[in-house]
Amino acid sequence: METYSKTSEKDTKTRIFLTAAQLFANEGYDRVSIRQICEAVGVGKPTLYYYFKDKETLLRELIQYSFTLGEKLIKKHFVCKNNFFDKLHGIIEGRKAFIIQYPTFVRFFLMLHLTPIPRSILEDMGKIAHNHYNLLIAFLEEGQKNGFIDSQMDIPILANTMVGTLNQLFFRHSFMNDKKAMTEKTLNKLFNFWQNHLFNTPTH
Amino acid sequence: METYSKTSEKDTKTRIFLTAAQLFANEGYDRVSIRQICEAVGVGKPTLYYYFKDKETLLRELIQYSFTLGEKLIKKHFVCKNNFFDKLHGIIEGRKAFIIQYPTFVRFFLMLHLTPIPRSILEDMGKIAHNHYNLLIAFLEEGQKNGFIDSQMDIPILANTMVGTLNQLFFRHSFMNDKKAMTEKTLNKLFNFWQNHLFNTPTH
Amino acid sequence: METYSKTSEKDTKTRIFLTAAQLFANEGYDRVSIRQICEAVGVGKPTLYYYFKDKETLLRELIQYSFTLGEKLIKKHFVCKNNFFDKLHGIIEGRKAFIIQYPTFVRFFLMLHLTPIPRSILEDMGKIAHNHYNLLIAFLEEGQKNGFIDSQMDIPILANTMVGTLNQLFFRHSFMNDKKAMTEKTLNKLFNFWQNHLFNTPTH
Amino acid sequence: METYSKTSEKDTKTRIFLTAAQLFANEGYDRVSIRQICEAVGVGKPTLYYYFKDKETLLRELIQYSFTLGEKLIKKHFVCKNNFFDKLHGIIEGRKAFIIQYPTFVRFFLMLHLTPIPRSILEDMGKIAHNHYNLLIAFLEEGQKNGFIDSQMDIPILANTMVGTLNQLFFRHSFMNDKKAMTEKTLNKLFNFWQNHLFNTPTH
DNA sequence: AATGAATGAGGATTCATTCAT
DNA sequence: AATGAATGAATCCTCATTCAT
Repeated sequence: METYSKTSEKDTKTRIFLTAAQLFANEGYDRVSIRQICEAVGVGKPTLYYYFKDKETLLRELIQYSFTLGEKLIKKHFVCKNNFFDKLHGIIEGRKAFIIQYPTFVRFFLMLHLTPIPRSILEDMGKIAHNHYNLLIAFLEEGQKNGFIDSQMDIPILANTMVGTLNQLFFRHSFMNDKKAMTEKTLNKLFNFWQNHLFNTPTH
Repeated sequence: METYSKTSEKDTKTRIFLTAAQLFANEGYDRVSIRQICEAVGVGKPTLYYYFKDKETLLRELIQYSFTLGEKLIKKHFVCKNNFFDKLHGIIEGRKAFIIQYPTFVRFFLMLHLTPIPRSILEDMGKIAHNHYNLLIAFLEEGQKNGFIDSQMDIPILANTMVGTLNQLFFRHSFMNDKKAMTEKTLNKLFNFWQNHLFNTPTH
Repeated sequence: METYSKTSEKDTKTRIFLTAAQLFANEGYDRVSIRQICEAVGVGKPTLYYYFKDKETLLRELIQYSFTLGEKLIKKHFVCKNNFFDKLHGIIEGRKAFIIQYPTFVRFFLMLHLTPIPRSILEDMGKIAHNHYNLLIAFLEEGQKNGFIDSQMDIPILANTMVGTLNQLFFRHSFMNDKKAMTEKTLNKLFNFWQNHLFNTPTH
Repeated sequence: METYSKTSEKDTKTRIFLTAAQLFANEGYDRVSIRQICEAVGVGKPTLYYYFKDKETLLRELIQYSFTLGEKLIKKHFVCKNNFFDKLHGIIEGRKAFIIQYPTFVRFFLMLHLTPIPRSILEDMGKIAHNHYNLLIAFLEEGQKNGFIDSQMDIPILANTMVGTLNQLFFRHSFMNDKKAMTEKTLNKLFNFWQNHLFNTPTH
């Protein structure tokens, strides 16, 4: 459930914020006009400009917010886990949680990659994405050391395989309307696939 | 190599066509104005409207064209091959070829997925994508029958893994400016990864 | 006397409204561009669109307004009178008053009949015109009962004769620049003509 | 019957000519574009410009043509008649004939009055209309001398009454879709109305 | 904290017209 | 006698943004 569905009573800024997210996600940044946002929120345009310097700033804050949401889930489902396979599972669980909890931000997030946004934002996003990638690489290398992964296996390729597959399923779910793509069942199959073909279950 | 960079002498329609592709790919459909296209081509606005009823029609034709390009490469690198591993390799090669030959259309193609375009176009695209997916599934099932793939392996998951990984590398290459992501070397590693961990090399 | 010639200090909406009426009346709906109206008023285009959704909406409101003006005069000069000949005279007086008080709207009004306007507006206009016609028919039938009109006289023909003649004079005045067509003198002649040849002055 | 319905085989110029008349009549001069005319005729734009210098010239020739048609009917139904009441009847008959024979030009003709057309054309039209008016006045004065009209009757008012009534019925027929307005029956009633209330049938 | 009114720049599209052929 | 291709100027309308209140 989206958090903000219960927040229609919240302060105006939040309402603008979340309404904009929804509209951007559904129609694309360029297609959504300030007027549209204001009408959806039920305020005048100057009100929006009171809270956000411009349309771009609104986007910027939205991006930052969406990253925060993602970080939290990564922490909860991946960082906090101790066991290798729990972490592995957490990678999938984290994605699922994001999709279920913040469907709007999922679309919004994807939209970002093809919307021409200021280079500085893009770079910030790149850095964060790089951090996540490094986190995964480190996790996998550690796992390789500990025998969970074949010693000849190419770690970067493995990482891209994992992330790519998750993104692919997610894409099918969100953009190709393939509702089976992100079900519990499919994700379990994916986890099994990983366990059986990409990772070793070391016998102690 | 892009064909059209040296084609400023080609007929006007083609010039408009390819210029629009480039602009759409780089800035997004909505961000590119008719004026911009016309200026880039060096013609007046009515000239564009002489050839294309609409901005949308221009997009439509561009989409159809880009699909045609893709089909050709699939034919050349996948459909025409007879051997299982040649076909497997062709999947990777086809992608690479597309990226190298039509870099503009690659971005253009991706852009499509997040630009709000008429439902009818989207549906056409969906159908084609579905066909490609089915083609891959059929190929993998055939391979499984013939022992190239573990009998317990989940074919849809495998298909999504393959496509997803390729898309991921391609995404890194195109959108995250990771130039290593689509090199010969990386793609060879990927092919090896597939051969070693996802497929069997049956001993005759 | 037109009210709005001295009203350049009035609020913007009214100024747009009346300026548009004048321009439409003189040049025809299609020939007047939004830019033209805005320049004449001295505001930017978005200001006009702030008050009127559309060029068509502007026309719509103008039409409604002009009808309101007409209704008021009909009330004053015709409906409110009690005596048969006062009412008869009021038909002429009402027209004259309209022409004198709202010359702009007179032309505007005529323009409407030949400008292609949305069917819905046309139908509204048709209904009102029909009401007026029926009002006149009822008045004449009542008069016939009371002996003011020959019992063999065809009422619809009489009605069309009266309305047609007034329109004709009005047309000569407005479009053929025949300034004598609507003078006090001519209209008195018309009233005498009616009294002498179309109606009876019953002897009590 | 419209003359040009059987002329689809005629030369291109005539086809352009008559198609334009129809379009102008139905949609108004300003609303009809050169492209529209050319498409309707099935020729390219330069072809139209080969025959007509401009859009305005096309209009000019159309106007002249429509006047020619009118003149012919006036001659046939009014000028050629010798008897007073035949001429009187001819005024009505001429109108009817025009409406029946050239319905397109009827609308076209009306359209002219409210379309902003070059002053020179307007003046030409005014002169012709004035001639017709004078013709009528002369006819009525002659009739008054000969006792067909009350000696006190105001001739200009009578003329306007007659023309106005005819126009009114015609207007109802053409623009208010009142199909009864120009039927044989109604026009007979009108003629009777004139005979009984506006004219004398002198006893010799 | 919010609004009604205004703006300049620019959006897509169509106009009447003309060139070379 | 007719065409395909092109043009400059205009069309209606919407954009993001800001003023005074």
